[in-house]
Amino acid sequence: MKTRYEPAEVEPRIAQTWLESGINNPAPEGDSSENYSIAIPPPNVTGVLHMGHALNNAVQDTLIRRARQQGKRTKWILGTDHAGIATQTQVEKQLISLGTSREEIGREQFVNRVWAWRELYGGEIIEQIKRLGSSVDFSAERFTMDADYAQAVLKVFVELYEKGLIYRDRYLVNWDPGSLSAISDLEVQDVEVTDTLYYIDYPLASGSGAITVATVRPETMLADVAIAVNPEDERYRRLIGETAVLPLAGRRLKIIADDYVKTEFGTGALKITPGHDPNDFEIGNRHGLPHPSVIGEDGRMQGEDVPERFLGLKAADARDAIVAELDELGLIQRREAYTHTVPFSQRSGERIEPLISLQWFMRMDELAKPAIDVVRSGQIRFHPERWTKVYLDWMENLRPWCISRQLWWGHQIPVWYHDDGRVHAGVEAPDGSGWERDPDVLDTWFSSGLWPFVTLGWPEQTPELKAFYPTDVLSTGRDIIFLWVARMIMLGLEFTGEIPFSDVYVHSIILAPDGRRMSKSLGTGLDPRGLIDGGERPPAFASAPDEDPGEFPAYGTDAVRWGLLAMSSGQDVRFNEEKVSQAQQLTNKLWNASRLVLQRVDSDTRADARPHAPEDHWILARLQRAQLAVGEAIDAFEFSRAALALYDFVYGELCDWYLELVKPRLYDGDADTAATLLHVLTETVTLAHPLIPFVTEEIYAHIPGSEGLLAGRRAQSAASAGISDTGSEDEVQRAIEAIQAIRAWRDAADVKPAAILPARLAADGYGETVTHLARLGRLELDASGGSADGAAAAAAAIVIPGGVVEVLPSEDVDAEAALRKRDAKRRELEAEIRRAGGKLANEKFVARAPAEVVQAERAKLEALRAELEAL
RNA sequence: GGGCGGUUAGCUCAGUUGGUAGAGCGCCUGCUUUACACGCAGGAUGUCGGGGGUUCGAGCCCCUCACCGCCCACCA
Repeated sequence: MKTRYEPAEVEPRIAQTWLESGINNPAPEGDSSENYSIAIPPPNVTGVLHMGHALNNAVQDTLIRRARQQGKRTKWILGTDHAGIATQTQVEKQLISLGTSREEIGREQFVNRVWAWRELYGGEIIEQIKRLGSSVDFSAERFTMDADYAQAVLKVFVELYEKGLIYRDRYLVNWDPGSLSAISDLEVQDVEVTDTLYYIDYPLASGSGAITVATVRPETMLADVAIAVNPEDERYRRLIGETAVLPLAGRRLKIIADDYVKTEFGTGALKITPGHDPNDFEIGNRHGLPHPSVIGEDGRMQGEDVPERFLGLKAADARDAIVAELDELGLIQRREAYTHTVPFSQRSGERIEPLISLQWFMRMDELAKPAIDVVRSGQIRFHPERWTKVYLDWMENLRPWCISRQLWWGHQIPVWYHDDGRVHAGVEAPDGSGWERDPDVLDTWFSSGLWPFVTLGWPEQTPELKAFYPTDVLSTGRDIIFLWVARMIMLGLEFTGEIPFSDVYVHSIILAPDGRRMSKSLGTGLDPRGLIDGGERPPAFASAPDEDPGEFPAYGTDAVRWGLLAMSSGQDVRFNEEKVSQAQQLTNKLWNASRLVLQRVDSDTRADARPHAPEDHWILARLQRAQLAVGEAIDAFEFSRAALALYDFVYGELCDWYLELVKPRLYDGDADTAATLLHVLTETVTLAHPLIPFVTEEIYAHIPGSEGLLAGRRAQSAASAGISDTGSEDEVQRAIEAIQAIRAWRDAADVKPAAILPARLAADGYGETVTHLARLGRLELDASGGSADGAAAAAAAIVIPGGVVEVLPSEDVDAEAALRKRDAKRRELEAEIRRAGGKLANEKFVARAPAEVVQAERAKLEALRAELEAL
C-alpha cells in the first residue's frame, strides 16, 4: 500500500469491478414495500455531466448504497430523455452548418438524423455516470423514445383524450418565434425590459375629439376590437357605448366598461387586442368579442385586418412603420420610456409572441386534486419541508397545460384527421385512406411525467413493476418541481393508482464562487470531470481574482462527492474547493489509518471485537454513536451532517485518539488488539462506504478475511443495541481532556516537546488510563502516585478533570514560565467562578429555571472551585 | 404585488426541543513523534445584519426595518 491514496489509479478499476459484479442489477423479486428503488432524473440524451448531476448522483448513490447495506434489494433506474426542443435544435444547427435544413431534408430524414445523432453522442453521459461509480442498473437503460416507452405514451394520451381531459382548442398560447412552436407557461421566463410606451389618439366616431390609449405594442393595434375603460372612471363614463375609429384601418371600435382597467395607469383607456394579449383575451371573452390575429407564427404581419403595405413585415418593422404613419397623422400624443416585465422563451431566448393558435391542451384540475391530497396527507413528503407549500400553492392554481409542440423530434400526437371531418385518436393508425396524422409532437415533460412506472414496464404488469414501483425517493433540483415532479405525481396516481415515490428531496443549487449561477455562457461553469481527474481551473475558480488559476489536482470521485454533499444543506451554496480538498484529506487519512493497522496485523487475523482496555470499549461506543449519527442524517436527507459526522469520527476519534492509544499494544503484536482493530476498521469503512465508496472498497479488499465486495456487505444495525459501556466512555473522555490540558500547559510553559517531565498524579478517576497520560503527555509519573511527606514540592500544577498533575522541578521546566501559566489559568478559573456564581446568586434563575439546569450549574461551580483549590 | 430563503470568525458554511458560540480553509507558535507533511501538537479570532419585545436566560421564539437571492403573479 502506498503512503498516499491515489484515486486516479483506484477508481476506474473499482468502478469496473462493481459493474461486473452485478450488484447493481437486482432480480425483480418481492414487492416494493420490501425493496428500495430510485428513478434517476433522466439527463438529456445528448447532454454532458454538470455539477448538478454530480451532486444529485452523489445523493442518490448514497441513498442506494445505504439501503443495500440495510439488506434491501435496491434498484436505481437509469435512462435518458429525448429532450425534444434541445435535441432538435442541436441537430438543426448541424444541418445548417452542412448547408441544409430540416425543411429541405424532410421530416422522415430529419428524425433519422436525430436518431443517428443520438447513437453518436447519447452514450457519453452514461459513460460519465459509470465513471462516477454510481450504483445504477446499467443493464436496464431506458430512453423516452424507445418503442415500448412510446407505446405507453400514446396509450396515456388516448386514455386522457377519451376521458375528455385532453382536448384541442384555438386558444391564446405562448408562441416561441425561436423554436417556432408553442410552449407551456412554465417554459417562459419574465425578463425586465425597457420599452417605449406610446400614447395614441383614437378619434371618436362622433367627431367630437379622441380617446387616447397607451400601448407598448402599436403593431397589434390592427387587431384591436374595442377600447375598455373602468366603469367608475368619471372621465370616460359618458363615452361608454360610443365608438372610436381605429387609426390606419378605419374600423369602428366599441368603447366598453370593464373592472380590469386601472384608472390610474396610462390614460385609463385600454385598447383591447384579444388575439395578442392574454389579459385582452380574457376581457374579450367576457364581452363576447372576436379575437382577430395580425401576427402569424412566422412573426410576420398577416391576415385580412392588415393593410397591404404592412403585410409580410416582421412585427418589429411593422411597429416602426405604423408609428411613423401615426406620427404623420399627428395621432401620437407622447411617448415615454417604460420598464416592465416581458415573457421570453427559456429555450430559445426569444421574446414570446402571444397569439391564437390551434393546440392540444390538458385539463389539470381533476388530476391535481388527488396529487394535492397525497402531499397534504403526508404520503409524499418534501425535503426540506418548505417545498411542500411551494408545491401546494402551485397545484391549487393550475391552468390547462399546452402539450402540443410544433417539432419533429418527439412523440407524435396519435390523432388522425379524415378528409370527411372524422377524427381518430388511437395507439394504432386508423384503417382506410384519406387519414392524415396530426403533425405535432408532445411536450417532452408529457413523456417524462410517466418515467417512474413506464421505465419498469408499465402498462404491462411486469415483475419489475411489482418489485420496484412505487419508488422510494425522487431527488432533484427545485427548477423542475412543477415541470416534472408535479406531473409525475399526477400521472402516476392517474395511471397506476399509486404515488410514484414517497419522498422528494430537493437538493441545493451549487453556485459559482462569486454567487452567480454556474453557467457555461457566463464563464462560471465547472465541469465535474476537471475536478475528478484533474484539469484546468476556470478563472472564476481561482483563489484570487488576478492569480493564475492553475490546475485542479485529480481529487477523485470520492472527494468530489463528499465535498458536494458536505457543501449542500438544502440551501443554495457557493462552490468551495476547500470542501473537496477536505474530503481528499479524509480519504487519505482513512487510507493511512488502514495502512497502520494492516501493516501490523498478521494475515490470519480476523476482525473480531475483543475489547480489553477502556479505550477499546470507548471506540466501540463512539463507533456506534457515529453509525447512529450518520444513518439518521442520511435518513433525514441531511447529507452535510452525515458527511461531517463521518469526518469527525474518523479524524477526531479513530485517528487522533484510538489509534494513538492502542499503538503500544499493536506494536507488541497483541492478538486481541489486532482483532479488535480489524473489527473497528471494517465497520468504519462500512459506515463510510455510502459517502466515499471507492476508497473504502479498496481498503476493504486489503483487510484479511474480507469476503466479496464492501458494496454488497450488510452493515451492523447500529440502533439495535444500546451504547455498550458509558463508564469507559467517560473514563477515556477524561483522559483525553487531561492529555490535552497537559499538552497545552507544556506548550504555554515553553517545555521542550521531547522532554519527559517527572510528575505526580493527584486526581481521581484515572485507572488504566494513567499510562496514556504518561505516554501522550510525556510525563514520568511517580509510581507512588501519592503526595507522601518528604516528596519534593511541585514546581507547577496542571488542572485536569478530577484534580491536578503536579509537575516536579526539573531542568526542563522553566519555573517562571510555569508560574505565568498558573496565574493565567487562575484568572481564567476565577472569571468562570464569578460567572457561575453570579448566575446562581440570581434568585429568579434559581426559582424559575428547571431544577436540572440549576443543579448542573451548581455542580459546575463546585468543580471550578475544586480546580482553583488544587492550583 | 404576493410568497419563500438568506444575513454567524478573514473566506465557505454548520448550529433540530432557548441554557456560557462550532467546523474546514486561512493565520500564529512549535514538531524529521517508525500510518499519513494531503501530517502532528498547541494557539488567536465573533456587540451571531440593525432596532424593539417575550423569558431567570435569545444565534435560536415574536414584531419591525435594511440589504442579498429565488419563486409565483394578467397592470396596457
